[in-house]
Amino acid sequence: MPTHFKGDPKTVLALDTFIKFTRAASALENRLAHHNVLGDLTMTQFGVLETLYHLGPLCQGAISSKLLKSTGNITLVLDNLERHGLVRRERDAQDRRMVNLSLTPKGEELIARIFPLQAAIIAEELAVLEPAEQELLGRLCKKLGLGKQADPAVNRTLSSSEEPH
Amino acid sequence: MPTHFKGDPKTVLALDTFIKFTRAASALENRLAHHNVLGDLTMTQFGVLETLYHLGPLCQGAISSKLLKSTGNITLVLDNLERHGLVRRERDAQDRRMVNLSLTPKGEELIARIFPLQAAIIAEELAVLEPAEQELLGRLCKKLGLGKQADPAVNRTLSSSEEPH
DNA sequence: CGATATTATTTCGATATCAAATGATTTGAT
DNA sequence: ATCAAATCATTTGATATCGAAATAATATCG
Repeated sequence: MPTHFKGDPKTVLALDTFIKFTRAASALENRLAHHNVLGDLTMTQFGVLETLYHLGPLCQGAISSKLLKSTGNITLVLDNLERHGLVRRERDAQDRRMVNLSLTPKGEELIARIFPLQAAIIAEELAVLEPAEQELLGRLCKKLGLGKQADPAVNRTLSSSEEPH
Repeated sequence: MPTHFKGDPKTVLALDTFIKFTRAASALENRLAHHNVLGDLTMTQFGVLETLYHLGPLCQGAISSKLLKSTGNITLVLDNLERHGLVRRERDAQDRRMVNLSLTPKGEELIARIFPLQAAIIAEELAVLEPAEQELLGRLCKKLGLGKQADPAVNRTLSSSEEPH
């Protein structure tokens, strides 16, 4: 038994599933981090660069909701990316509340170089599952991720989102 | 298409699956956090209490590997738990390098009270999947979590592990 | 037009997280 | 018995992360 919980079978099954799900996420994340493809980039920094690379310039709020991170967090992550000269911030001329984000040439060069490497490593890690199993896992995760809401969200990048958070 | 990556179909499928998987993990984590059952406890603090509750006293290294967190991190998390009087640290008399951890009465009372609540919420969130789907998801996640290694690890608690990290 | 509401970002304080370095202790091998 | 290597925990420094509160700009409505 993967859990010590004594309760109704529905809850036991749910806990069991949850444990395996959560642990797989941690293990996979750790393994990806150890492949060292990202160099000094953190996962979130990579996510920001990747999102800008694939979707073009965006404002901070958009990045925040796509990555499911707080706006305060994104501010800090962007500070660090900007400090390293990978991202540019510019106040929007029309709506001066917004800050438009874009990749610098250096940032674009970097993400163009490492994204395919990261993709290859992800493919390698996922290869323990057959294509049909991957498809199935994707379908179950999508359902689980959306939860008890109908509104269908469309995912567009390696870490994009339209979901509420 | 959920990804903008142009490459061989294997990689595209893997990326697509990875996105859904990762996003489901984030979304679920966020939703659980918003249920507010844990009060002031963080997820990791809850994990520590829950592990001690179900497995009994352990040393820090054991907690660290069960939760897939660094020992440095666990040191800090335990500092905070100890400060709140939920956990006790005692140098092992036999091997004085180790620190044995146990729940205080206050800690035990707390985890005994909130664990069932958290379990119920998890069950509620997982309920978007049929029992058979949950079972399937669990099996796929287990395979993915173990990765390209043979050594079968046994999961015992809500967040336990014997895996390398 | 002006008060109010909404939206976007930043700041702040607390906690988490890792990797690397350090300190303490034990074990093993000579 | 001693010294080298391994093990366990802590510290340190950098980054992440959240939520709440503060700030700033814009939009809306009466």
